[in-house]
Amino acid sequence: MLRAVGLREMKVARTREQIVDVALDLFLEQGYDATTMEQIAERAEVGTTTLYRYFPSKDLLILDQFARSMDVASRLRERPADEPLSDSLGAAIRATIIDFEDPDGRFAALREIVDTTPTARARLWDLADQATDQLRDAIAERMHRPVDDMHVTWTTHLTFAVFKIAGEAAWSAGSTSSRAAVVDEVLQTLATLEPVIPSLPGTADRPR
Amino acid sequence: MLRAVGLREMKVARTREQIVDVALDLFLEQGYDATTMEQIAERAEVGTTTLYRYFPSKDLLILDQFARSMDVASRLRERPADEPLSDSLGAAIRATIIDFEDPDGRFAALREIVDTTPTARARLWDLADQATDQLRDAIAERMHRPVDDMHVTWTTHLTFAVFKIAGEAAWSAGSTSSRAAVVDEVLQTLATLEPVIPSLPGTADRPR
DNA sequence: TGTACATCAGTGAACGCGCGTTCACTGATGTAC
DNA sequence: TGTACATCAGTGAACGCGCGTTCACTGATGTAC
Repeated sequence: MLRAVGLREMKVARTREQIVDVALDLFLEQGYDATTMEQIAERAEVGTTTLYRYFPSKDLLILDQFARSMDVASRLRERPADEPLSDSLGAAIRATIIDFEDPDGRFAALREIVDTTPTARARLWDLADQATDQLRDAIAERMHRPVDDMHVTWTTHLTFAVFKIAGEAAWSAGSTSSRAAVVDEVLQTLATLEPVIPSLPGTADRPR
Repeated sequence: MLRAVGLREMKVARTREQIVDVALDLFLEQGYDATTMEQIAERAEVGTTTLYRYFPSKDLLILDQFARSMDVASRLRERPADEPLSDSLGAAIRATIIDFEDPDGRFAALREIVDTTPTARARLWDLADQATDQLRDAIAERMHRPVDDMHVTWTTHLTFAVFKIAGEAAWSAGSTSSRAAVVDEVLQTLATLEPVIPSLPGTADRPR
């Protein structure tokens, strides 16, 4: 049965947006710690109870934005299965960073705040870890290997390392267009470098 | 002037140890969140004020143990400067993981707790990030390059990735001796794998 | 199209809780002479 | 070796604070007939 989107559903979405909008404004104005849930509730014109109906904690209220910005796994799944894996990974990283919409630079400002707020920053790492787990699953699929396979683990870590390097460089760059250029440059530079990989002394450069 | 270690100094050390000991006991008994600073103070037979004189926050009280367990940088500095870098890195990782004393398995148990406690786990990531920064400095020194050099960054990320993989495998293994075997195996396995490094599509495998 | 009932977003006041701080203080250890 | 003073670890009671929860409730939207 075809049904128009319900009024209730729309209201829910609007309330949620309203809360996030107001919260980010306040965080940017006053900082994360100085902003209380009561303030957010007040300016968003909802009860504090409502706040907690949408977001189980203050951390998640701010980090909600970041989950999408680290979702390399989804981008990887979008790539054709017959593409070389390293290309797929590069493309996924590129897409995750570049396609992220941030027209008014609010997200970039938010990153700044999270970076300088111990509580929030710590949680962000945790979020990154979850994103890594998802990436691991996607890579395992592509490699047709189990998720605890060492090659899968290794590739996952390598990919996330590249993602972090490229992401950091790109987000300190500013506009979307320059972000693209920065990411490409990082990927290209890394490709030219001989990777120095820790090895067991006495076994390196020896015939197996 | 040669001076015996002062009595005051000794007492301070004893108090500090006492606090940490009691705190870990309580964390292991009841879990992190369920343990209050008041309980710790009470059982350690000090005032709550004293607690905060030694540890600025509950997080740091538990994470104090972990800083040493992730200090790859110091181990790297101990290696001879003429050793191949990848060997030095491998040896540093190996030493950091294997030489860590944990005779009664308390540290391993603590890891378990931190891993399952969102607040503490999140902080641990932050600590890991600081350790990475120090590692970066040590690597920059060894490479005779600036800390923001891309090759330094890349090597740092690679090393920390290997450290994480090896560490995770080793700490779930149990005793010190098996830890050594596990670390060696991981390092050896990684050496045999062809690294899959994300690359810009269209530039891979082409002559430069 | 209308009526009766079910669902569910939102309310708001009140509260438990534990972290971390403040403050004026004591008494042991260290040091100068 | 003894005395006078300085330093500093530790005290303990009291408190501010904001997060997150609880509860019994209202009223708008959705649905069954």
